[in-house]
Amino acid sequence: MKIEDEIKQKPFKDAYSKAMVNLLYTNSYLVTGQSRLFKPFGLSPEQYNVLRILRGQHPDPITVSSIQDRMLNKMSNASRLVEKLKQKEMVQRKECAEDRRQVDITITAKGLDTLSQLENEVRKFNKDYIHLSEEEVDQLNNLLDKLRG
Amino acid sequence: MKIEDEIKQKPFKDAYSKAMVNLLYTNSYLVTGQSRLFKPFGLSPEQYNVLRILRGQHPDPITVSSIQDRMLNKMSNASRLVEKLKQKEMVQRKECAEDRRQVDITITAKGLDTLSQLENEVRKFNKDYIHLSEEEVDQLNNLLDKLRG
DNA sequence: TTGTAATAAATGTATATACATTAAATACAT
DNA sequence: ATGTATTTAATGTATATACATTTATTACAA
Repeated sequence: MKIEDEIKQKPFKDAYSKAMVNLLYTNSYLVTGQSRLFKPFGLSPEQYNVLRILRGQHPDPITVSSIQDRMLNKMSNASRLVEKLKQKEMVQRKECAEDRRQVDITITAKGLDTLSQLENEVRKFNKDYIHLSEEEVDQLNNLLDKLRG
Repeated sequence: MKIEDEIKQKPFKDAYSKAMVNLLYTNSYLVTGQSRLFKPFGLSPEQYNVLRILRGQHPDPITVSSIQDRMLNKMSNASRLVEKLKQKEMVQRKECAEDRRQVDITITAKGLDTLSQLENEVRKFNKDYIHLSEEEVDQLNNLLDKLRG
């Protein structure tokens, strides 16, 4: 449905303002779905994302600031998300020997197991929830990469 | 820049999973910019959005639940956002005569003035921050409308 | 070597999201 | 007319975002 109808608003003044609203609205649509998907596993979307980052390094550790760099939301707070995941025993924290300011984070077996349980479900969700053809989704990816400049 | 490079991650398993991450990441890029833009006016992005909804009805009032329907984030909490705007004297709240469960919200002169001060700046921001041609931004809007199914 | 700057992580505070629950008012069936 | 269900807004709680500040450690220049 056209975004103007979904949020019952008058036509936009220009296509850029429309795109801004359209992107924010679509994000909300996606995050709402993701939240429901992850909920049975006791994870929020951002916690899931941090786990994926850690799995990408496994079995190597990664510091808190490197996690922050790779997070989808640059203004988020890796430190507190890691703490939440530690409480769920999905990550380990260890002081870094070479630089004691840093903290090495590693995903645990429980974390890896949770991710693998979610894997197929997530892929199916992504495909089903994004109502675009293969060609269209490629187009969208290209436009988004360009958008950010 | 390609999303894989920005968040330093391995190639995605499929284009849909990439699009999911790409959309979330782009949203964060946009909201970060918007936050900075609105900050001098003491508004958050969602507060700005609620003000725009109210201006769309002005001089008629609109109920809290109608605001919720038109918000970008359906899971948000119109009641609390309205309370914040009332504290800034940008909206008025009045019990609805026909149905005393409902509350009629109207934008104030101060709210309208704030929006008009922001208007040109917002349009410029949207255009400058989205690095796409007119044609590309139309394409993006069409893809997003279709994506949500 | 000593002082200053820079960096890493944690913490504090305000705002917002996600979702459940409550309280008041209204709708509606019996 | 009365009781039950529904609707509207507000509130409670956990999580996350945005941004400033603090603490500890390291880097580096005078």
